[in-house]
Amino acid sequence: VTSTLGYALLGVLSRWPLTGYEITQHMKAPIGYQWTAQHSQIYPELARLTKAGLLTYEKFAGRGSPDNKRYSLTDAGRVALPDWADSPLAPEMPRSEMLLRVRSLWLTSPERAIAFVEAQRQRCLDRLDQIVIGRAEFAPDDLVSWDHPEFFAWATLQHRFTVTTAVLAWRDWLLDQLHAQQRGERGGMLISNHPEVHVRAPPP
Amino acid sequence: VTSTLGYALLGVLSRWPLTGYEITQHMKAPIGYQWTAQHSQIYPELARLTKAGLLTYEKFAGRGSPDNKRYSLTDAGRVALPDWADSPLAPEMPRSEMLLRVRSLWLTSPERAIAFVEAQRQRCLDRLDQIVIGRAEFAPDDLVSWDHPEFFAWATLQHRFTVTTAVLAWRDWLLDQLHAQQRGERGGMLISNHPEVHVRAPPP
DNA sequence: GAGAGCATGTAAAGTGTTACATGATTCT
DNA sequence: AGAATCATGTAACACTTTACATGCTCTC
Repeated sequence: VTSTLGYALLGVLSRWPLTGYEITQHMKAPIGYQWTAQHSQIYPELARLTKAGLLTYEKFAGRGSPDNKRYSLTDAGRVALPDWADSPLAPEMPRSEMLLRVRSLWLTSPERAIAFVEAQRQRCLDRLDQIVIGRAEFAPDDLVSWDHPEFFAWATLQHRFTVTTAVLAWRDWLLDQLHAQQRGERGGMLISNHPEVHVRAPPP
Repeated sequence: VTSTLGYALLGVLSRWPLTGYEITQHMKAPIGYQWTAQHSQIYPELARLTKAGLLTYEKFAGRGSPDNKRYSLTDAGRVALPDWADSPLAPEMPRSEMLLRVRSLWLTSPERAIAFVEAQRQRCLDRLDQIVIGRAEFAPDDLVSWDHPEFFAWATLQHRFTVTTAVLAWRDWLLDQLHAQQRGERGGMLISNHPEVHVRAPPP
């Protein structure tokens, strides 16, 4: 019925009613959340979903303006969401600019390659910190049982943790390889096609 | 200088000169490749890069038409590519429709949730098969040493393998949780907001 | 009263997908 | 002769980001 963004909005609103602004904030730092959008995309989509009968809103006078709208699912929306959730999903083919860049690192010098991967490694560590913080918000351990509505939200955080840990391990492996090479352990030679052509001398 | 797609094209062409058609085929089943694009995006971008002086082409009369163009990097392109490759990279925030759907699975019945995750699990296994096939193409083991230009291409395949394995493990964990619940081990109750409201009876 | 944050919208530009369109060669 | 594949392009549409635009409220 709608675009993926539409279902993403239904997804957040299925938990608590929110304003467009609150959704925007929520999607800015999506620790454990799986979609992003700017408010310029969110507001029109909320209007579309309302017109399609999947959402309603109640106006209220809060701070900001007297015309704040707090959206929540209609019955139709509460049917459409789970129907979409387990419908056949086309294989995803995520793009990764990071891996695209790694493929071209052989054209740089070993120093530059190592610096780049090191920076990415640090990013992994930062992300893991964020995930741990996010997990702490599911405070009462007994609520984090599978049959709680929030179980699946928690499960997506687990997913992030698992994947990020795996990526970190990969980056450590890659750095090991690069450092070993830099120490000349394989005696290889990396020719940079850069203006200052850099040819590594064989180890002494 | 260019969009990410532009650098992706420079990246493939930095290995061997190719025609637009060949790049299109290459990007269709990107096992170990990290970007996709349709030919309708590729042809204009190749023209743009050529006009920008990063690519050249030589015409040749092969099958298909007498005006086939085989593109390769210019010196400027061979400088621009590594400069982009290790330049600061904004944090990536990949979207995952699959995880978005998982977050809404609590609105379905346990049966539907399990079937969905099971299907995704199978997809993981298929992908792992593809990765193993892709890795086999790097046949001579001694070529797969870090200082070979193809080392980084191989490393990206390793990345896919690592991540896919981690995702598979997560899905197995999730299925365990769901099955345990279905057997009533936690005695929980999952209320579907679906037309046929499904309330699980507590275990006997 | 000035600035930060709350709150909502529209416009324009860029990126990506699907569909339209054409023509040659190779295989059956 | 017809279908599949090679090969190249354009057009229309959908999605996303960035920028423009406005106005209120709360805090310092």
